[in-house]
Amino acid sequence: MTTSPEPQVIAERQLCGLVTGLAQRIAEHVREHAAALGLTAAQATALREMSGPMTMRELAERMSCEPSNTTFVIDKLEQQNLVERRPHPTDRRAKHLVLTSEGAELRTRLLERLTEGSPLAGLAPQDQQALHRLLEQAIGH
Amino acid sequence: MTTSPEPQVIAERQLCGLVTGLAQRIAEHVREHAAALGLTAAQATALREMSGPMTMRELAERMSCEPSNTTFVIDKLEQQNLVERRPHPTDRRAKHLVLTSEGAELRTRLLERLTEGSPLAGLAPQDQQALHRLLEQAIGH
DNA sequence: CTTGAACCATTCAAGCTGCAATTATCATGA
DNA sequence: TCATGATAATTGCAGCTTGAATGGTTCAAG
Repeated sequence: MTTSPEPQVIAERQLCGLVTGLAQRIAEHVREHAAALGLTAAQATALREMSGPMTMRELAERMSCEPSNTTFVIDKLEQQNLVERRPHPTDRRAKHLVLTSEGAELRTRLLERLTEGSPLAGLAPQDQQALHRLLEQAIGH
Repeated sequence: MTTSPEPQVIAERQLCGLVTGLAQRIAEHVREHAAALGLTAAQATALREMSGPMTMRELAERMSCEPSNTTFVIDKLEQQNLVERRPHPTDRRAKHLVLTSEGAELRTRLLERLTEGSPLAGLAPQDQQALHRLLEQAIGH
């Protein structure tokens, strides 16, 4: 009936499971610290990526999600007075996203928190470096 | 003002980005092959994990999601006559999930597809092995 | 037998996400 | 100038996911 899968195939499946497992742990880490600051994970990710003024599309690329998604998330952040949508200086189509002083202050607190107890703490620096190389190669630099 | 982050911190952030990036690529791979079979990614994951009869909770653990989520996903699969909810032989609280013949046939086709063009094909077997070790260590054996 | 704690599945509300269609604006070339 | 195609953001819709109740069931202690 079903041909039993080759060892190589099984190994790849396990590997996929490990990668997604670690990714879930990282996401959980973000979620916890975000919740402690009254943010959802998506809102925290947006805040984290807002290192300076940018457009909606630029933020979407940094968050690797659809622009329509950032519309939703920025709506929430704007309701909390953390972000402002201003007209873009040179392109009337675009919005210029700017952190309010409150938003900037919350962002620094978030970044501080996110560096604490990293999900990768179980790895020695040299192992992290090795992991970095392998992941880059897997993705295709 | 803001103390500039240490190199070690920056390295960990990059690493997190790489892990989630690869995880997204894996998810995309599943999504594509699922769509080709008329399934959503979540439905495909459920089907993939159903290697035999199991309860809702067991499936939730395999999919690493909440039980309420599997209720939703199994609803969809049941509507397509791919899965049946039967009473559990020994525990009247639980449901016994069983693939229909149609579901079993689709599952084998899905597994075949998922092994094609793995997102980890960019890595030599020995590198995959190294990655495996590092990920296990990062997660904590 | 009865009680109470633990457990299974489900429901519901809220939020996340992607895709397609829409509107406004930009930029290019005839 | 003006038409045409590309781009920025938004809206609507459908599906995914979680977390907190809820109702039925099991199990062990009394």
